[in-house]
Amino acid sequence: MPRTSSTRPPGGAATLQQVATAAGVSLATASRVLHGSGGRRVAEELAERVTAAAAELRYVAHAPAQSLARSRSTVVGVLVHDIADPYFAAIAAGAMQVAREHDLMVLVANTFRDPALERDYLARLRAQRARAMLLAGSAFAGEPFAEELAGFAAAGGRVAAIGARGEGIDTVEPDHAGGGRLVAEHLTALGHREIGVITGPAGLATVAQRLSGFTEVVARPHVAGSDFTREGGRAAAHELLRAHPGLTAVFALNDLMAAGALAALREAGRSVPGEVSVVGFDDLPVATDLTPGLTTVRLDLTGIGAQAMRLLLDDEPGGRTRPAPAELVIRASTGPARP
Amino acid sequence: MPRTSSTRPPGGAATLQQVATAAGVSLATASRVLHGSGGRRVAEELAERVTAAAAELRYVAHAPAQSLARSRSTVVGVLVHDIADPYFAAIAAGAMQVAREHDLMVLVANTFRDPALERDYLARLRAQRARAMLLAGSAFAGEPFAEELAGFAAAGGRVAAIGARGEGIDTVEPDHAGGGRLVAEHLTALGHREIGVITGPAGLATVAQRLSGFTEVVARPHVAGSDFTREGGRAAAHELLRAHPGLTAVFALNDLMAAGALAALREAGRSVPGEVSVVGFDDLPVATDLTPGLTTVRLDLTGIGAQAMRLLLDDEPGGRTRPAPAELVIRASTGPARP
DNA sequence: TCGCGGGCGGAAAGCGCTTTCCACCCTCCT
DNA sequence: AGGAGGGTGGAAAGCGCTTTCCGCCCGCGA
Repeated sequence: MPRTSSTRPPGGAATLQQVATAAGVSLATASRVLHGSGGRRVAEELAERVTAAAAELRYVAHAPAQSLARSRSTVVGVLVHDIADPYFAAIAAGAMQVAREHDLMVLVANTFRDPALERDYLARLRAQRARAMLLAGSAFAGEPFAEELAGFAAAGGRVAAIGARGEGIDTVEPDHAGGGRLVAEHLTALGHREIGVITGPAGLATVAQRLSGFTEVVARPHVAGSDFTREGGRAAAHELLRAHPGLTAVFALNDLMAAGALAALREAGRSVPGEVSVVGFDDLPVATDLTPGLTTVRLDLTGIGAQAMRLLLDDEPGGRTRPAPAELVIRASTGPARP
Repeated sequence: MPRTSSTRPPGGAATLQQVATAAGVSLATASRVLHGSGGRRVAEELAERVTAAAAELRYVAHAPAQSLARSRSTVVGVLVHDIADPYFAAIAAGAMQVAREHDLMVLVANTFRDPALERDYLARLRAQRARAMLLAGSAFAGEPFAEELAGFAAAGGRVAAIGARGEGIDTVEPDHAGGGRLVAEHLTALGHREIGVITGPAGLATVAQRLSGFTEVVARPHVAGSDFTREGGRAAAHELLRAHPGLTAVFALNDLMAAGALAALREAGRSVPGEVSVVGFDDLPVATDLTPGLTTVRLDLTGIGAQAMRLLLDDEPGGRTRPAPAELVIRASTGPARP
């Protein structure tokens, strides 16, 4: 039976050895031609023979073997709470764009906001010897996480996070507090005094920061809510309306909840912004399509993801912080307070 | 200097050899204890010593080395057009859920609808020796793709796709045509005769199928559009309105474009559904929050992603097809045609 | 008491690649 | 013309793990 003469490698993929043999050169030479770091040159003719043989055999280097030999892999990890959430999807998209510019593949870990799962993924990413990992939706602190992260860093992995995570970790810090402040200033300028805030889960750092920025300006808002979803926003808005009928404005800590609030207001027969103004946060694409168009705070999520990945992949020492600005986008859902 | 006595492995991660030495057993025994496939048993006491040593050294197996030795990796690939698009994000989320049940990690390849990039990712996934790959947004056909895929399959990789892709490939087939038919039936039942359709990129199979299902019932709709985005929908709606002022209904081939159409109708001062009815496709979360609520076709995207991943990971022979039903969700954006 | 077989630990041979080191050959200089 | 030196190909030693195969030791039966 002929061996190296068939076009398709017999079973499984072709190995570098097969390519070398087919080209009549040594393994080392084939390696240098195909993956050589450029430091070493190979004669034109041999190089061509190798390239041809590789193409013929449809050779693709065995990435795990390469990782092992080089002791550096070509994957990076991205940890998100939920990839189906547009907030994280946008961050991931930005990160992936940059990763691909660096010829890296992205391993996405969907933690579903479960701390146990998150720990597990951290370990698996470490097991993969990922070049770096981006903590995009990772609000959990505590001993085991810090240890896992330290272990990862000790083994040469880089870590970056969206939102403060701890020292030594590169972070891109979206200006949640500043955004909250902008909203508060906007609403007070419009004459609103009775303002309700719809919050998300208490433990989430982003929530705390958005709220604290807001309360720097508006000392004692009425607060309700718990779940970071549309339904959570709807329920919280109803609750707020019941408890404080005099409310003239509602600030939902993200756009999803704002959409819910808008629905609740509609159900309650309150006009927006005639009777009640509504503000969201994130400026997801949906904000434009709500009725009325939602006034909200824009975060350049894709840019943030991209920047974090850039931090991860350059060779500077870690521990840097890059602020990401928040910007108020005024649409139709806010207006002057009724007298 | 003491060697194995420190808690944290000196530099880099601990190796199995270090664990074995610390436990006073051989490499083989340590491997059997920590990753043994169960076929072989190890005495209780030794096993405990190994486990303890591993914990102490925070040992995590080197995944690439394991892949190499076992010649089977623990990653699967998911190819999408754009992870920031909620359509693909939902599919990916479903796939990831199942992957994690199988203890697999997911490599996400974002092709940005670029054929060259897509080919490249196919090769890289092959290089990683991914256990399987899911083609979620991959509309490109042609020689090079088929070859790449064949190479992957020949090497033992499984391939599944959302939407027909070719023989031998497991596929989950969303009933795009059926959805289109449902829309057509709904609109004609409401008395609509002059109907405009807003399509996406011509090459996309999903677009073609949705449209063909529709035209089975409504022979000659007015067609416009090209881009699968909100803005594309908006522009196309304006165009349709200009060309066919008598239009009483618009069917946008996805919800994003429907949102744009709704905006265009608002701009043109046409009431929905009073003067013009609007229907979308996909039932993205945004559909509820549009005004009026969007009548659309629901596809269980998460379920589709999950099912595709399940197909990928069971051990049955490939080439199966699983239909995924489409369901009409009637909301406020459709009503009887004006007489 | 001796022999045999089963059970279990260890040595070692890879998995596919990178990279160091060596040897060779050719060219250039004196 | 002879020797030194640069450039280039090849042999081989790993990278960290799995898994086969070997051999030891123990318990049992005759």
